[in-house]
Amino acid sequence: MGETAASTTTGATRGRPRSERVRLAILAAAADLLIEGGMAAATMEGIAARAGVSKATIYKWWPSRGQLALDSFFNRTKDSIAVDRSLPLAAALITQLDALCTLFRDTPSGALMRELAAAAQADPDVREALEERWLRPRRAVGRRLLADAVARGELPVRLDLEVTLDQLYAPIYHRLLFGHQPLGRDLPARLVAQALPGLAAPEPGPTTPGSSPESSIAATERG
Amino acid sequence: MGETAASTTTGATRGRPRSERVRLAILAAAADLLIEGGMAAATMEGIAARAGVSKATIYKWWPSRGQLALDSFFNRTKDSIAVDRSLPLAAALITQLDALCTLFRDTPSGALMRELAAAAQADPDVREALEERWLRPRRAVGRRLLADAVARGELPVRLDLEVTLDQLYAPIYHRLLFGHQPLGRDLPARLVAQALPGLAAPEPGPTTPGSSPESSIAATERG
Amino acid sequence: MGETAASTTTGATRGRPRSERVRLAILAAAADLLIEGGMAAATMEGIAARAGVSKATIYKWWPSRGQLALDSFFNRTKDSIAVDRSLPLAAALITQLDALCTLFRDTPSGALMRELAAAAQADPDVREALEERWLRPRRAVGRRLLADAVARGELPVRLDLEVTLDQLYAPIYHRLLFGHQPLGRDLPARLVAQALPGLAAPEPGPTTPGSSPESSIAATERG
Amino acid sequence: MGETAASTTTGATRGRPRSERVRLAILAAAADLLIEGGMAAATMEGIAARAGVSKATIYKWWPSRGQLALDSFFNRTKDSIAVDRSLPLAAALITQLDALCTLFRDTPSGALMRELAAAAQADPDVREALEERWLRPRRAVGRRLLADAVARGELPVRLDLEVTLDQLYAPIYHRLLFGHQPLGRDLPARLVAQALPGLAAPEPGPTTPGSSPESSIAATERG
DNA sequence: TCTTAAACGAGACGGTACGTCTAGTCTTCTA
DNA sequence: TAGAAGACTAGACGTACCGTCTCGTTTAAGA
Repeated sequence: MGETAASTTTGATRGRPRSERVRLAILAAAADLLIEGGMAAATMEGIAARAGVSKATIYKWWPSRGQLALDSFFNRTKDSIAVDRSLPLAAALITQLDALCTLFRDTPSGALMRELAAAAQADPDVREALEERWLRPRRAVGRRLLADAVARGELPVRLDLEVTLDQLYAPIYHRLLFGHQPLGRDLPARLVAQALPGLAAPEPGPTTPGSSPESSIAATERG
Repeated sequence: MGETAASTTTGATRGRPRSERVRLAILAAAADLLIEGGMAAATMEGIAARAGVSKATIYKWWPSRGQLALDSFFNRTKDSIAVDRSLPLAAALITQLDALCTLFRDTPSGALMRELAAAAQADPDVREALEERWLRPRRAVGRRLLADAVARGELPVRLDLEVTLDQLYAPIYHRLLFGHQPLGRDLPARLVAQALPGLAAPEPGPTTPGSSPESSIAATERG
Repeated sequence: MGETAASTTTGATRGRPRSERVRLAILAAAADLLIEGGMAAATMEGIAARAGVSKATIYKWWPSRGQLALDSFFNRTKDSIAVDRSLPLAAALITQLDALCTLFRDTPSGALMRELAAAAQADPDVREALEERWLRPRRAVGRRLLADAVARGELPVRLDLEVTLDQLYAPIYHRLLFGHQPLGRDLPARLVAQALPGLAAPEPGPTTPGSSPESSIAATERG
Repeated sequence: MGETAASTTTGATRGRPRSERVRLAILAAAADLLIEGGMAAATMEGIAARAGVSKATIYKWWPSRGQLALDSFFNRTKDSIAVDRSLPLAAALITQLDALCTLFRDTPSGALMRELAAAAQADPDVREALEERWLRPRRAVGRRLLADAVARGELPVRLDLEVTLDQLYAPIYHRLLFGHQPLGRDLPARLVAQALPGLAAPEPGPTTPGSSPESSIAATERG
């Protein structure tokens, strides 16, 4: 990956140094094309043309289209995963889940993530990078919040941590990828309420409560 | 889609009738290649060659590779979604989830589903067909089980149905697609136990209990 | 080679037949580009574009650029090598040599032959085809004329046939390729007169005598 | 051209002087690659790599690959063109022609000359340099020998000098380039005997007489 | 000794063309 | 009419060189 390779080149730069301008142009062009037309539109030739760059330069720094897509996604998505640990557990969780939902719903990152998830099915390197650089850090935040709450006695000791994390995050990706249900604004709060019923359902953080309350048993199948 | 197209050809077939042998050969070849090497290996030319069939014949009956992959998946996967409604709720749910997990873990259908999910991100028709013909029927079964339980008073009236369904099914797809956690044999039981804590955690149905109990709070990050 | 391949396909043509229109368009485009800018300009991509044809189609029928150049040369150059055997020997020889000189001097075939000779140095198949399909038939005509004359007693029995043939033909190619001397109109007559001095130097056939008489001992180094 | 450029740099050499080691390494690498695989193998990058030299250094001193090939040819080929003018005419001519034949037949210079001749068709500078630095000096020697003989009355006054020179030299290049006949050891003597029949055919100089006498009318087409 | 300017190695870069591959379409013959 | 065979267009693939460029380093003449 470009960034990794660049960082490993410690000192002793022999030859013409790598152009940062070029690197950014490639990442930007890739992201643009991915958003506009998905993987099908983001051909290496198209990216090279749009970035005003030679194809060979791209291949020199990225081994595959998937890896490039990955890098362009991370370059675009400045999504902070830091969480205010002074917040009550429910609010902290909802805040993080809402950031994810909003990112996927209201920015091009949703489309990018869909393409990346698709690319990950064909390219093990992409899958691994996606897990390590995207999924794992976010799960780590959630895991820490839950573990702290268990330690404080707010959650039962027998809590199934990994499964709970899946039940909080997976529905968001599931809806993004399959579209069987919308990524509604109230989804984060409902996910937390359903997964951790012992907690009082508090202020839903940044969500606008009451908007499109698809909730409760009345909700039926879409379509 | 092949099956649909065939069924609409009601009567009065003039000319040479469509060869069922050819249709099955195409579906089989597509499924084989998909399993062996994923979408990348399942080229139209490869499928035609393996099936001993002309490319034009394939294009005549299937509009795209994704659609063909979809058909070949359904042709392969004889996955009953019927559920014994006399079973206790938890057992019924676990049985269904376990069938899904086992299908993805122990048969080529897991690989096929990964490819289909990827294809769905690029082709709206595939996404829609996947939702309608695969996801929706399975969710309908689960929804019916939950609604019955609510009606019987086993579950609270305020149960968030759609979110609960996501929390039962989504983790399975999430783990299949991103591989951050294994599709363990105890996963269905844990999903149900965590999502519906009010229920007694009963015999886990067909799962072998106690095998690799990654469960409870002790479980930490993989890798 | 295209023509060869086409002719071997005797009967039983299954599938779509090869398009003659396409074949000719490719040969014409190749010849045009070769004449305009030589081998450097006659790229496969350029030929395909100019012919309105896909690159794959070209590669299907011609194994290399050299082979294609060769075919396009033969397609362009309808140069009859038949000779009127009732003519006196000197006239017959001069007629043939003059046809070659004129072809190289006054038509694009001269430029084409230069490119082909160059290509032959890199591609043994081109060299062989050039020898068999171009050089050999022409030498065969000259050899027959000389052998007949020997049989009639017009030429000495000890005549060194192959060397004489080289001395008649080689200077023309030498001047074409290296340009150290022009391909003058009187060159054929002078070649014959010098190589076969026993013959009376008769009417020089189609040449215009007296034009640019670079001849005799007075001629000195060019430039 | 390298040597020319170096010699024109008269005095006042400020800065680091040009490295002779580098110049020779480049010429050697170019010649090696040309001999091994022709122009196709002698890429600028390959030459630079083999010579342990930067591409920019090559481009600094040679304008094109053809020019470099030319220089490397002259650097390799230490072919004396001096002739013992005390020898009889036929012997002197044969000696010179035999040197050329032997050079082309028994040393890598034959392969180099083929590549150069090919390069000359595409690059006018190469063609001109080849003519001036290689062909012209050799023809000048032959011309001087013939002119002397005419002055001494050994050859007729009406001798067509330029055509005779072509008939002596051209067949050698013709056979080298097109391979329709071998560059036999007896070729020089036969060329002289056929082109200048008035002379007594003397000792063939350095040739081994009697070896493979492909000569006289019995010789027929090869292959 | 120090300065200075060119030579040089390394290698990034925009290009162009390569030869291959697959997607789809079209054309002809056969069953 | 279905289907096989296969010619064809379109265009992306990943590679190889091209010739140019920007660096940092080296080398010897001149100050």
